[in-house]
Amino acid sequence: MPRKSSTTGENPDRITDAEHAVMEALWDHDGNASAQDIYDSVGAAREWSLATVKTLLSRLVQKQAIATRPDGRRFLYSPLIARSDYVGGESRRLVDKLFGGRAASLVAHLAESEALTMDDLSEIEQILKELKQ
Amino acid sequence: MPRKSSTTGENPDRITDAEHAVMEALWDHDGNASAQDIYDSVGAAREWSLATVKTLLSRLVQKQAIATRPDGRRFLYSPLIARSDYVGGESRRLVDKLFGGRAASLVAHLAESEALTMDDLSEIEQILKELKQ
DNA sequence: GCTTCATGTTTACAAACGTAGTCGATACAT
DNA sequence: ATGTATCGACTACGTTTGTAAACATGAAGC
Repeated sequence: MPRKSSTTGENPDRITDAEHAVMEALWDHDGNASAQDIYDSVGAAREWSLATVKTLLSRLVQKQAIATRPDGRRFLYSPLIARSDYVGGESRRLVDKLFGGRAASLVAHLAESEALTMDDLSEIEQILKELKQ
Repeated sequence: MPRKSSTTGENPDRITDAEHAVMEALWDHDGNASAQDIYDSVGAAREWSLATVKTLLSRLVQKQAIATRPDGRRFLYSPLIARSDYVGGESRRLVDKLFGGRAASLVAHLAESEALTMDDLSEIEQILKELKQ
């Protein structure tokens, strides 16, 4: 049974790891990239064939994560979701899944597990200072 | 092509979402849970059949994420990886994937996107203070 | 007008995943 | 001793993911 998207509704259809790499390239290209462009910037590095890149682009179109615009005989692809939205969503998922929705717990964990350098700590302190005015 | 693992290595064989739910239950049960126990604490809530829980447990054993110990006719299952290690690993993955490995960027993003309440901010500040002595 | 190349579409296929049924052995009740 | 409930092992099956080849079509060169 194909995952239905309810009545009017966008169901956000998860983006996979491979697809995400393509999204990153798209975000870099500022919404004006051909399949070949994507292949050049991410496919080659990952040792994907051009065909693979095309498949990933199609799937992203299906998932309504990107849009196509014709440009001669080819398409230009552009993201339909902002990177910061995506990043926010994924971060939230992680926080929900592993920290009971408490973002502060994540920060605490990063700090305790020494995933944060002294510089990180200072940087974060700075951010907090600004956030609190 | 099987995912190659570097040099000597156990490649840590990713734990899936469903499997993770089982791990959480195992961590809760302090290393002494039967399949039925896991079913009671997580399977039922998720509307999984007991068979599904058993399958997930088997796969976790294969992935060497949990160990079995016979207890009469049945098994008791216990985690082989500490929750904090798992959580740390997953967090790092996210930070690597979305924030170029800079954890501070994640915190910045959470702060800017208002995923953090004032209370969170204070709490984090407190944590930082302690961390820096 | 053909050949060739670039491009999106269709099809492929193995591995992983989510979900679960069936089977063979064994403990337990009677 | 025999039936029955229970347990782990094995099998199953549709979907998603990673990876890619085959194909159709139209443009562009000659």
